[in-house]
Amino acid sequence: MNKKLNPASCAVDYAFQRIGGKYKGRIIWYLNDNNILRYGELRRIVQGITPKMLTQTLRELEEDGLVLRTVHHEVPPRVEYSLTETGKELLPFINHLRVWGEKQMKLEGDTCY
Amino acid sequence: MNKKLNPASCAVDYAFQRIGGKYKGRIIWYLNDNNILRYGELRRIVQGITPKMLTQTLRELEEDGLVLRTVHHEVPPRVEYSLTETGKELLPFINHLRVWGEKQMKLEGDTCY
DNA sequence: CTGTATCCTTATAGATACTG
DNA sequence: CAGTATCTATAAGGATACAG
Repeated sequence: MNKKLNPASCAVDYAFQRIGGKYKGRIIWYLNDNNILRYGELRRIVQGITPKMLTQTLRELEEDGLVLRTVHHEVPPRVEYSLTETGKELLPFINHLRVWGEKQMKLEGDTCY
Repeated sequence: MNKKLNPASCAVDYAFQRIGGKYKGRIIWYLNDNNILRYGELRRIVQGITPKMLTQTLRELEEDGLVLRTVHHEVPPRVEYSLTETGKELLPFINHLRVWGEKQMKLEGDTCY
C-alpha cells in the first residue's frame, strides 16, 4: 500500500470517485444548460431517490465544487442547486457517455425502467 | 419502482454502471492505444488489485463487450486482454475525464498514492 | 419545503489459500 | 500462468420517522 500510482491512472480514479455513485451522473445531467433546480424538484425528477441520498449526493457534489447550493431565507425555505463552472466542464463528457449508453442500449435491446 | 426514467438519464445511469467500479476506468485506460496486456501484466500494473477482483472486473468488462479476452492454449497458459471497438469508443471520455481529474488535483494540491 | 437521524439491507471489495 | 473458492470487512444505499 501507499505505493505511488502513475499520474494517469491516479487522475482517472480520482475523477471516477468525484462523479461516481448511483445518482451523481444523473443529477449533473439534469442541471445542464444552466438549469436551476430546487431540492423538491430534484427529488421528483431523480426518481426513486430518498431524501437522505439526495442530500448526501448534493453535499458531496457541493464539496467537490461541482454544484452550487443557494439558500433563500424565506418562509417556506427555498434552496436552489445549479452547476458551477467546474461542473459545467463535465457536461460534454457526461453527454458523450450518455450517447454511448443510448447506442449500447439499442444494440442490446435494453429499455429504461 | 419500475417507473420509466426519461431516456437521457437512463442512458447516463446505464453507462456509469458499465464503466463504474473501482478498477474499470483504470483498466480501460491501460488498454488504450491497442495495448494488449496479459493477466499477469495487468495484475502488476493495476497496483493493489487482488486476483479475485482482477478476474471479476475483466469478466464484467468482457460481458459488457468492452474488453476482448484471447486465450492461447499453450503451456504455460497465456491470456491476453485488449479493448473491443466499443471499448475504444470510451477512450476519449476516459481521457477527458483524466485531464479534468489532473487539473482538479492540481487545484486542490492532491497527490497520487 | 428542505432537510436529519436512525436503523437496516445489500453491494462491493479485500485476505488468503488453493488449483489446472 | 491464470485463475477459483471461501470467508470476512467495509462501503454504499434504502426505509422510515421526524424536525426546523
